[in-house]
Amino acid sequence: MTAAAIQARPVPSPRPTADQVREILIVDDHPLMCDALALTLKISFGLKNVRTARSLAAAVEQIRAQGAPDAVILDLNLPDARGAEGIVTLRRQLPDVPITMISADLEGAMISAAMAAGAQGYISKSLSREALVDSLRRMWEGEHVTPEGYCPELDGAEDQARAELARRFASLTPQQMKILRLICKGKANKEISYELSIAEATVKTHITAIMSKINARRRTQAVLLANSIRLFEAG
Amino acid sequence: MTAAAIQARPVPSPRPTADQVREILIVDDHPLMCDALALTLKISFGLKNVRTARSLAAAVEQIRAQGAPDAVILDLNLPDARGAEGIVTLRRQLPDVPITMISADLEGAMISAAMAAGAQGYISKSLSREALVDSLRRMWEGEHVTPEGYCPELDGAEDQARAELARRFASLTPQQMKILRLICKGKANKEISYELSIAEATVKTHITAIMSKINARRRTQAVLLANSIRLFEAG
DNA sequence: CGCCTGAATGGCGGCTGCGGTCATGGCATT
DNA sequence: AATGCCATGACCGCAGCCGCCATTCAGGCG
Repeated sequence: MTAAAIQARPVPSPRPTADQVREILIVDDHPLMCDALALTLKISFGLKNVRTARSLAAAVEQIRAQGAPDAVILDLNLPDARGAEGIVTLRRQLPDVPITMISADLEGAMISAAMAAGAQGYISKSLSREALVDSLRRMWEGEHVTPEGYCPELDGAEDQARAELARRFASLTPQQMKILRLICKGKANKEISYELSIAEATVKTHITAIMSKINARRRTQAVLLANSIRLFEAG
Repeated sequence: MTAAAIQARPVPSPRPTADQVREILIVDDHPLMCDALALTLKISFGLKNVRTARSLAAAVEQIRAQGAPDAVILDLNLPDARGAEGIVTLRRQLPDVPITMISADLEGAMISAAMAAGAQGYISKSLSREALVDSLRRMWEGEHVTPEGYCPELDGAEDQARAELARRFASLTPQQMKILRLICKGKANKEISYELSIAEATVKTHITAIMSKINARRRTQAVLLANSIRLFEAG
């Protein structure tokens, strides 16, 4: 559940409400996305003052010149600020303004980094207008909003799985490794037996052992697993 | 047939010009991006008929129901078609319609894959409106347009082989494509038959047809070939 | 030291079932 | 009528699992 992802952070400044958001700043280097967001916000929230900036530097400068907006929507990938850097920078200038991250990338680690850096929420560019508007309203009322599938504990799980997988591959004997390499080149057992000058039956037993070690059932799965950790580059 | 890979592709249909593009189809699952693109096209080209679809399946269905558009703009990452699959599928239905890929990802290999699969061009979501409009106009006049930094010779002759390969994949029927996708996920024939609610025997014949078309003998080779042109990106 | 033992690796053939080919037929579009 | 796509069952070879054997190396023990 996305709700209560981060419970009741004690906001020291006056608690904002969606009604109090009158001026907003969109920081995005995609002109089209910028326009689309601005248009949607104008229509859905009746906002008149939608400012835009195409880079982090431009945003900082604009805030100094024109003052602080009531909310910020920040693209994750800016030409001069990839990742969480944008949040950190803007929060220095605007400690009490909710900053919403928006990105096409839903990778868990990225979301975690953004939230940890102090974002009010993280939304996907793939959201429907309704869901987007709803998410923004909730954020502007103080809620921390993260995408559906996001589970903070899941973060390093992928890396862990990869490390575990690499460990399994490391347990292969030299002969097994040779055979696996040939499998990953699309060779048949008979071809492998010829190349290694052993009987086909022997190849099969090795393959059975390999499968068991890397936890695969079909040889195609073995190929996929090997490729997933780039075991044999090129080929 | 294999020669003359890309350059001077003898388009049998009337050579298109930007003026002749009256109806366009945008395939993108990002509602905001969809709107923004549609709006930009209406303004810049004076187009009235801008159709949209939020998935590859929806696009295919819409084309059958409403007829072929004069041009297509296709997002690289759709919920039901990551990678080059979208181009391949649409080119089956619309062999003479220019298909423009649009993506935030500018990785060279991805661009190569898209172009090899028969895209008319590849543009970044980060482009300014002016550059975007210009790129589209050039594409609709027959030019193959790729992003600035992209250097096709980087791959050299491999590109030709890829184009040929992509053409072979393009000849797969929808059902065959479904089955190939499942093969590339490591599924067994029996599992595939269950997921598609058909007999295992049917799966096998489809696979035989696939193998024949893409010139593979073993199913592992089919997986490798599909991965080599990034047919199904990630699982 | 010699001997046994046990674990690890490489190697073999048989059996079952899946993978891949073939011939065939239904159904739609042309 | 012809073509293309989908579906099916029968047939055959290979893929994958089993039990078994040979060689090597490390250690325990009379």
